[in-house]
Amino acid sequence: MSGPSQHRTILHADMDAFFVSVELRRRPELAGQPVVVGGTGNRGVVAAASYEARRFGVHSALPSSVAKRRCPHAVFLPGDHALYSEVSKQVREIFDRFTPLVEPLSLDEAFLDVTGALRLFGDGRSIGRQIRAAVRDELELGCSVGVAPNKFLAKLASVEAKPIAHRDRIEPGDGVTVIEPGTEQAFLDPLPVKRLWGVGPATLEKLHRIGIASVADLRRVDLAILTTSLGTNQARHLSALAAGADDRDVEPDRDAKSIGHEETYPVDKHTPQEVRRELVRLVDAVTQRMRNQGVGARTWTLKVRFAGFTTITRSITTSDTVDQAYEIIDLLGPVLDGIDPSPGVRLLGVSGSNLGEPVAQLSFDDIAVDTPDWTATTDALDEIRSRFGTDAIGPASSISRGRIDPVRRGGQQWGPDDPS
DNA sequence: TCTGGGGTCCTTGTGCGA
DNA sequence: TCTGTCGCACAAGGACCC
Repeated sequence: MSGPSQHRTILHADMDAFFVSVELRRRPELAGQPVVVGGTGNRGVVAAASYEARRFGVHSALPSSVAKRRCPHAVFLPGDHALYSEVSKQVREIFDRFTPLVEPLSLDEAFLDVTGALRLFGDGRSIGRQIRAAVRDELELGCSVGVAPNKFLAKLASVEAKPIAHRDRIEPGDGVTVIEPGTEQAFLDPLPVKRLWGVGPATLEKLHRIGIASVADLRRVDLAILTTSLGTNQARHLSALAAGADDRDVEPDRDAKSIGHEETYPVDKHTPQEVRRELVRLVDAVTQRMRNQGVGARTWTLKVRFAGFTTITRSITTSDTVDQAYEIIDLLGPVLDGIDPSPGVRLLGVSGSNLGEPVAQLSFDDIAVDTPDWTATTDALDEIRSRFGTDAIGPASSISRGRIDPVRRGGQQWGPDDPS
């Protein structure tokens, strides 16, 4: 592990308008136009916007309905998660040429620790340029790179390297921004505190209340005052960031801590039968993913969002890991039965945490001779899906209009289509 | 303007055993 | 036996990230 005193060179590589840029490769006639990728239904959100669309105030996470109002002449495209995953792998292959220490943060960005690669490839700026050139030449995509002594600063630097969409023009970015050791404070001080990692709307409000607007303000404030407002952990965390300190390592192989699915419905569900059917679909999808990864979960959480957007979660922890759908339904079914769906259920989610190797459980029911062998049934189900696709087979309750209605992982990532 | 889906991490409250 | 408290695990929710 490299400590804070050891000098490191960290890169943050961030693709420019990634989903949109991938779409433009197959639809080059849209280049230069406002293009928005994301949920197309009224409950959808924007996943990515071209810089031309950003000029009209369209940005990621904006409700699609608002985006259509702000930029009615934009081309709206549904996302293609499978394609973006594929291209993301190709980008990753380019990163891997420079260092084995690559930590992906999402499909379109990653940290690279290139400290050990400097003698081979040149300094951080040079490596940043080489990566940009390879991504552009081989994949026809744009990418911005931040270079700094740690992850936090490298991430801030990559934002500075990006193009900026003004109301009347698009200002191209430098592509690579370097924060040299010794210049951290000069870079950080003028920035607004909301640029710090971990400062969202709630924390920003608290900071504003005690008169903190910039990183310089934060650096000067007494830690005790900050602790009173934010609590010990967050106060310490933000103080360190304001001083440019971040000793986290680049971790190439981080294990997932939870696996889950949630789905917002185009029309709210009001009956116990409807929500029960959705529970079965979600559990089926989550447990299949877990079995594919060879893990089970001890804690199972049910999430329900009602029509008014209030959200509740209910969780159950078992003594052993569980990865079989029928067991989770046995656990979460009664919990769901205790929740009244009549006001309207907008979203349902199921996730498992406390992951570990699945434990084969034997109960008295399993030993009884007339009990069906669910594990064998599940194995057969997984085998059929691996050969014929996820919608080849599914729970009887997930059949609608004569077809299996599987949970499409990433397929409706940015919200449901409008009801037909 | 009205809010997705995949996550991680933290805080607070509570129950329980030593 | 009763009471206080400490540590731990868990439940629920909130905040944040991309």
